[in-house]
Amino acid sequence: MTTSSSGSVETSANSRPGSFSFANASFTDILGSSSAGGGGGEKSGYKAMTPPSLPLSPLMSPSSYFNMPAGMNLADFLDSPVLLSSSIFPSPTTGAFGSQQFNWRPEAPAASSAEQGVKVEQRQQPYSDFSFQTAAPANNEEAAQATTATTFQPPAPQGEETYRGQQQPWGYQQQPGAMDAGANAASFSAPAVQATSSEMAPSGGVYRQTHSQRRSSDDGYNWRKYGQKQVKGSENPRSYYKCTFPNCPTKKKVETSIEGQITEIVYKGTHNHAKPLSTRRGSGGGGAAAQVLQSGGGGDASEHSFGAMSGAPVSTPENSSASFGDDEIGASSPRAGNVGGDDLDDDEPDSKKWRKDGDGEGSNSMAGNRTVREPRVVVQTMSDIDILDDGYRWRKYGQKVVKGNPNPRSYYKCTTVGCPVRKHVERASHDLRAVITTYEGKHNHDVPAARGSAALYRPAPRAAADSAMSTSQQYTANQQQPSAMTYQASAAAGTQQYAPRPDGFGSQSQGSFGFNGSFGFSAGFDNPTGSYMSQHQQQQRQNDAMHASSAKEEPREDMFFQHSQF
DNA sequence: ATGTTTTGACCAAGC
DNA sequence: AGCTTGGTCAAAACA
Repeated sequence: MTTSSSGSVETSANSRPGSFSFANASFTDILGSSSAGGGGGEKSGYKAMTPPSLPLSPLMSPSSYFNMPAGMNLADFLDSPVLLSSSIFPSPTTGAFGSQQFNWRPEAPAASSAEQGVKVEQRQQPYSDFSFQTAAPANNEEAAQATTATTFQPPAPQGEETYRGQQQPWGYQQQPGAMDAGANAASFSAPAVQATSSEMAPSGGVYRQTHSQRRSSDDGYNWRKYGQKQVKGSENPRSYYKCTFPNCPTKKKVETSIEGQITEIVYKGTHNHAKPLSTRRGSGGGGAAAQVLQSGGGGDASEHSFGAMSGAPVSTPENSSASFGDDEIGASSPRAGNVGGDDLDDDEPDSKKWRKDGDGEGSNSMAGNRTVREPRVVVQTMSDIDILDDGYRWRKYGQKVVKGNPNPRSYYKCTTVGCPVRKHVERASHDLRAVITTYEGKHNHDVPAARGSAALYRPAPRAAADSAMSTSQQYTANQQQPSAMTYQASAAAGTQQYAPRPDGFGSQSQGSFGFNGSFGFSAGFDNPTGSYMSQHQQQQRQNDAMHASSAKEEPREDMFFQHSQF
């Protein structure tokens, strides 16, 4: 019954922790009435919006919002490198997007349906034109497209990036009945590709794709496929693409599953040109979506308008220093943003290959990348591993119904090797709108760098996670807009709570997460406003908590429930 | 006519 | 040196 998705966005150190929230619209808004046109299967529409086998999120859906920073518009968002994987797409089966709210951070369990529904409804207005259509992908390419339909592009360093299966963001609110479980899976991962104007045919609010000759992905650049190969160790074929721009050395490899899901994307090289303006076919007079995508003037508008994430002049996903959903690599993997680092072991084979590629085009320009540790953007295809909102990465290892609460409790474990921290999440028995998150143990490592960079839009309570245990979080009613909220560290360690801004969406939050008013987290997470307690204090509290609860690996449920509701 | 995709062959690196 | 594997080429097919 857990129907939540987890979502996460990681940005490398290079990419400033931009505010990853959309001030005026939730992700849902963006997708908005998407389903409207969608409906199940539109012929000419963008049929591949959702691969048939989109991963589902096993988690409860914390309410979440995806607020766009004031300076950012839909175009920016769409044109950015962060890939919104499957999760944000319409239900594979229903094709409907449902009124899901894409929450960026705080772990918020699904709020009451009613409330959610209302909010969603309200927020759909702005982007009513923007809709996705669902249908089985005609081919991998389309799937790829679909996957990339929504991305944001953090500025990036150059180099090679890998996008792999993505996790679903934690903080994805689902409107009951709006979509099926599958649709629920919302993953916000790296940007392998981006949907571009042309694909977003405004007309009919559907994604329009009328040609089979599609670019490998719509990340704003044009690609030509020059090869495909079945690689060993994977049943997924790998396609090779080159940027079609004259003399541009950029290439990318895209691995897609049989179902059409992109399982991995590796960019190589850097574009030596600006992102071409909308040159996509079928934009058909460009609809709102298309226009939006191009808003900002240049093709790189998105990069610059994405709050702090802007940067690279000719940034492209491949340039992006951002790393998303690097789950499989391990929580502690500071890979993201770790340019020059040395933790791409698992990619070694490919990296080597690409690096040694000295053939003509691009060898030179890519050479520069060879000495650089490219950040990775992982577009992981759903799995148990999950990235929750507290900056750490979690793997679900169990779920069960515990005494006293008919609602299942999802159990998660920090994915960092050797880290004993665990947490479990469950809906409060007395109020389904409330979700209780209990942390156990203390992280013996820092928040993964990649995620840390996303601190601004990660209101998640690091301290909470760090804290020995007995911390609980409850999210109720209006929690749907965590991203819009500001958190203020004032709450005592052990109990985490957050509440929505009184003013609703907090459209002006622009990435600042601070606690607002009487609600507060137990501190620990980066608070841009600097109003939270110091690390020392946090640590102290953690220690105290430790002592008080004598944290252990084994959950001590009785002690955890210190939640309070508001 | 033009540009993209497909796909078998070729090449180079690693073992 | 031979085999394996990944990456690229390029002609043919396709839109």
